[in-house]
Amino acid sequence: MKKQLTDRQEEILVFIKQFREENGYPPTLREIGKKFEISSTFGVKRHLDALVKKGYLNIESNASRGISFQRDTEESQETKLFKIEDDYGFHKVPILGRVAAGVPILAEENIEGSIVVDSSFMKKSENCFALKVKGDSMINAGIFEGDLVIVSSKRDVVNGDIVVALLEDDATVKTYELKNKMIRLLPQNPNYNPIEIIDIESFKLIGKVIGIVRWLN
Amino acid sequence: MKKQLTDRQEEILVFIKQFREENGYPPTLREIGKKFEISSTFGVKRHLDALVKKGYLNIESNASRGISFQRDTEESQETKLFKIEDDYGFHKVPILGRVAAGVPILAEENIEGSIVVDSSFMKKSENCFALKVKGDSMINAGIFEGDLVIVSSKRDVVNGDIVVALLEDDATVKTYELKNKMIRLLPQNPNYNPIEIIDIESFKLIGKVIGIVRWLN
DNA sequence: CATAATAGTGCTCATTTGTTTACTGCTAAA
DNA sequence: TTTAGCAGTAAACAAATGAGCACTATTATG
Repeated sequence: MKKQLTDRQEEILVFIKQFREENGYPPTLREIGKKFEISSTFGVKRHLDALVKKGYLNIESNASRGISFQRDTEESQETKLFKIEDDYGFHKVPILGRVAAGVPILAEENIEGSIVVDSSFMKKSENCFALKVKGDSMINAGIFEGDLVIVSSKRDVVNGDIVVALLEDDATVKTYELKNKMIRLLPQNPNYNPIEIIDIESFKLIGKVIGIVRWLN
Repeated sequence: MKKQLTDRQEEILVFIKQFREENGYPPTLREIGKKFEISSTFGVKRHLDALVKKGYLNIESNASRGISFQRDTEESQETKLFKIEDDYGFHKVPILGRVAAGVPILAEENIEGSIVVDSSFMKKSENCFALKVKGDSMINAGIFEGDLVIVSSKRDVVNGDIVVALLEDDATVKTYELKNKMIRLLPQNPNYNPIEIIDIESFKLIGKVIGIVRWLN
């Protein structure tokens, strides 16, 4: 975490940013001084030194206008990405490989890639992910082998929804049905049989399928 | 339109861009000269003057490192969007409403919105668009009413591909088949009959379906 | 009260940096 | 052959610029 700035230091930091934005190059000590009515370059320089020490700026010594901004922390890199995602209307959603019991779903090692999804389909806070479908048990619901299903774990699931559940260490896509305190996972393919779950406690629902993406060829 | 640059000028322009990117401030004449082994600052200065005259740079006289880039034209604003699209791996694809004969497909008035598509699926040069599917004639191909099909007009179409064609002033999604100099558009639903096109000349193929996106709820 | 951190003045000095002039050499077009 | 555009050297100069010192003043903290 970066250190707290004084009001004056904050003002100056903002000015440098703006100046660079407008002019394409950073200001000199005297240009900063002029703006804030600091007549001595030394006064300005000490502010800059403080900003360097506190982790905001880099200064190349003996170079004119040698001011640059310290690389953003990873946190604010992420903030930046979110901002771009908002502006351009998309979200990056990780594509998961196998989903094994025990390991956190979104663990680094499970992520095989990512796909971009239009933000009109989901909130950025939803923490969605994508799974590649194996098998043909859902063909009558228009979900084919190789399709990517977009999954959200933060939506209510009601009867008839398509969900992803963890069955014997493997993720499965099925239609969800809760009746008489029993959960049934219904395939949408007459060649398969429904799966009945009696022990509701042990049932591991991963999330609800909110979208499907298929790519041909 | 900006004027043509010489090789040398191009090199130098690129270097300035990179330098500014890396250091946060533009280079001095001597820093440019060092890079290109131009021992005289005057040699460098004349390159910069040329870049100013040709509309690429602005130079603040008597200011150190006073180099900035001329404001982008609208054309290069688009280039900028493309760059962001490249960096973040997506494309914006327009969603078309009705597709009527006569009117250019991508005419402003046809565009109902846009959707973001992962760039691993298409090249940016492909000029794709999306269409909302009406009817259920392709359910056995996993294409349902309301799905968005992503269409490219720049791909070769072979038998078995799913295409969008213009039939009687309306766009239709069907499987394509060319046999015995006759085109047949095959629905993927036993309740519908194939459409046979005898007059190949009059056949208006809009494009090939390269992807399908469905959103649930 | 002493101490440290912050903020600033006024000044000098050494470098850095852009500007300019005079001159050389190459190539393509008129 | 002349002219124009491009590319570069060498040198000198003035202005722009960062660095540093000595000194003052305010404010918060223990």
